[in-house]
Amino acid sequence: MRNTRQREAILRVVRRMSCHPTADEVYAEVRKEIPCISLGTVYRNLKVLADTGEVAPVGGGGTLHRYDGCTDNHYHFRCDLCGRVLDIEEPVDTGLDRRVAAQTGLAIRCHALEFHGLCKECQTGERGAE
Amino acid sequence: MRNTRQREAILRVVRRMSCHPTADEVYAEVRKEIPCISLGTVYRNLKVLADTGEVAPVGGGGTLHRYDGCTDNHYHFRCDLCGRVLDIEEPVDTGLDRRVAAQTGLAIRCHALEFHGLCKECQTGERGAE
DNA sequence: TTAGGTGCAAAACCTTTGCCATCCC
DNA sequence: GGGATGGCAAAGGTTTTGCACCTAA
Repeated sequence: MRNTRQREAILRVVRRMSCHPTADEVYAEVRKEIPCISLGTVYRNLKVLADTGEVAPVGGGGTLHRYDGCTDNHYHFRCDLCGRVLDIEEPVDTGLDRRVAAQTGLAIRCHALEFHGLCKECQTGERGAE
Repeated sequence: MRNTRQREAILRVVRRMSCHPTADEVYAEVRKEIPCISLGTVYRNLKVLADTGEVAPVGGGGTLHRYDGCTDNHYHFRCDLCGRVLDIEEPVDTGLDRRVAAQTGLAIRCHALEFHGLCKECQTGERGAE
């Protein structure tokens, strides 16, 4: 894998943004640094970086794919109203994987847990939908 | 809400299919009964049925939206290779929601947990990708 | 030098929507 | 009858891809 200006900038941006950005949000941010970068390049590199484990795709709720610069296993919260994703500090229960694997015969690698509800801003009606 | 042939057939199909079908899979199945039904109708009704709680949207992994005829809260397993979704019988930990809500101040309504790994067929190399 | 990466634009894909005809209540 | 719903097709939004040019190693 070659190190290009574009790929480095994309990785740096995903790591810096704590909001679990979508491809489009990464694109907007990277353009501040490389104005002529193309959206296709952002998509291609997010996929490459996810494959090599340098960023983590955030599964779950929404239609848009989101990416996480923190590749440690941790849980997420997704606001049902504004769609934003937050990290949750609850410790990951790794015993659960082993227990369910033993029960089911499935080869379980990990699990993803996503809480749903309203974030603080949306509870007070400060923010609209995504 | 009016009961139409189409809506009844869609609900019946989602409940009967244990594979957590996508809109397209529901479409294919319903067409065996109502050949001239349109894909738009399937999408419209899946959304209506999800809003009224008669089917449950399955969040998580893939790009495609999947639906579950079983609206009880339960956990899922998604195969990383073939993409199929299976139900997991592990009891849902409802105390987790309360605990995290108390810690974070978020209004947590529920959580979704999805295990990842390889299903039995893909472990033995019987099946290709989705 | 050259395999891999970029930019651009078109294509592909899934989902939603507008419009008019149809059907349920 | 009248409003909700269906069929059809077009639009919409996101993601992928083909191709010619470029660039890091």
